[in-house]
Amino acid sequence: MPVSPPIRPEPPSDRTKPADTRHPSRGQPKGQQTRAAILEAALGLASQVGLEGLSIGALAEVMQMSKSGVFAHFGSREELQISVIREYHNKFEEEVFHPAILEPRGLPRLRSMFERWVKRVSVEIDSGCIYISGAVEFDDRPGPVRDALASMVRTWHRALERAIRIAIEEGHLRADTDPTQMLFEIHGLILALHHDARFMRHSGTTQRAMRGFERILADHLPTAAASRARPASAH
Amino acid sequence: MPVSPPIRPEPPSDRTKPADTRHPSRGQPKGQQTRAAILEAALGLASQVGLEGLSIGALAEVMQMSKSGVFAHFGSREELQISVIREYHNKFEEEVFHPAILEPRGLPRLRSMFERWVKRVSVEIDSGCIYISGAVEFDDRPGPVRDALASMVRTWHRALERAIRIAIEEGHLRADTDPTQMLFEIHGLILALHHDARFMRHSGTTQRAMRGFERILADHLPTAAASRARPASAH
DNA sequence: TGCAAAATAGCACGACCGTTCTTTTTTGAA
DNA sequence: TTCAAAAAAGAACGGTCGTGCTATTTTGCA
Repeated sequence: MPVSPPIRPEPPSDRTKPADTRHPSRGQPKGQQTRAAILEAALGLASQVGLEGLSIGALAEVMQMSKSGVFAHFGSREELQISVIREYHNKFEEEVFHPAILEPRGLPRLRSMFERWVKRVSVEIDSGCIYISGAVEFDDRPGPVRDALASMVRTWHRALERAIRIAIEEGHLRADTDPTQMLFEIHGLILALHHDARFMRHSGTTQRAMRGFERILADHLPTAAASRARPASAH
Repeated sequence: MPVSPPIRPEPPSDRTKPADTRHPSRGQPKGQQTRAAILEAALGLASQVGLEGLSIGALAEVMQMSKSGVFAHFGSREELQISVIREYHNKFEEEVFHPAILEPRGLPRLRSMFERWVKRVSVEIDSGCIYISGAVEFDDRPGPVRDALASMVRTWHRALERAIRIAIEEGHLRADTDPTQMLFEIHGLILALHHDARFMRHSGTTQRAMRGFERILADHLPTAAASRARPASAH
């Protein structure tokens, strides 16, 4: 039977957002509406040039607005950057976390999370992963932007680790599985996928990430027979 | 009087570096000497603010020189960036590749490469990995800088893949091991290490990377039957 | 020690940056 | 239809950027 999600990743208290999943130009005042449009454009722009490379001037040109018009919606560049991060976080939750949480507890849910994560990082051409690029840009740059970024990455990682723990509880993974270690290795697959697909422009990286994931799972399956006799190239 | 070209960019085959491990202010003309010092500072600066964030003005201030004095050594910002990449590449070869290549063929060499790689990425606090940060910065930015970066990353990856193939030839790894796949997964461990250590500021990430590496190896060791004739120290 | 050549400094340029202030346009409810 | 409030534009500011150009200093051989 379908169980309701006992775990919740604590949505980051979205204030100032009155049900933003409505029809555009309907219900919300004009300001919020263009603000959302700006944020959309900013997200696309930031995924190309990075959060640090995101400039208000370029954003205004894309929006065909004046610089000050764009600026007024955020009050500062830093606030714009943080808003972009929040926007990406919402999209990520919507496309990766929320659908996956509907899957049955244990391996199915974990697998769904990973697969949607892979898709999010590799397939979406226009929108590179801001979690990954931001981590590199701000690893030596303290401040509110870094804090916001780290907080949301942490939230997602915690959700993933929880999924791993549930899989252990459900008996889908061996009891001696180290969830943090497994998360580390899975995250590595995503990062390698992002690197090889986006920077090296390799093809077939998605399958490589999937193969790596399956091998990690195989190593932690409960039955000794399944984990020892590795299916190798059984594709 | 070694090289004739003054400051002209485009010394692609400048293998003419006269043993740069000499005493400073000895042997090489003044220009090359300060150029090397600038490059050193630029490398440190770029590892903090990224290759894109590297500015000639900030570099001049660090060096206590005039902007134009620094500029004259490279002719353009782009050439400076490429020189920094080359400099990092040399350091990387010197500290990771060259010592590892002295190890015995097969697993010992592969393991040495990985361990030195780990050390290079995690331990060196002042100098973050430009291969990794550069890959993120330039994944959507075509041009000579991206080309130079990609070329050197490719060189290193090829060297690693060769080490894996040798380990297979030597019988240290199973014959059905997929070298590209293994490289992908190993690279993922390094990227996860870089992410967790530098951005998330986690501790114990080095051990996590090492554990992941050992698990990958364990999955590809020859079967028990074959490992009885294991050439651990033979050959 | 002299002196050309190399190395560095000084200065100015146009471009873009984030931000502030003022003015104009647009919005939406009375 | 009116009109105050919200939204957007416009202009200007000090700043940094990369990059030319011209002086000035330093270097290293004759």
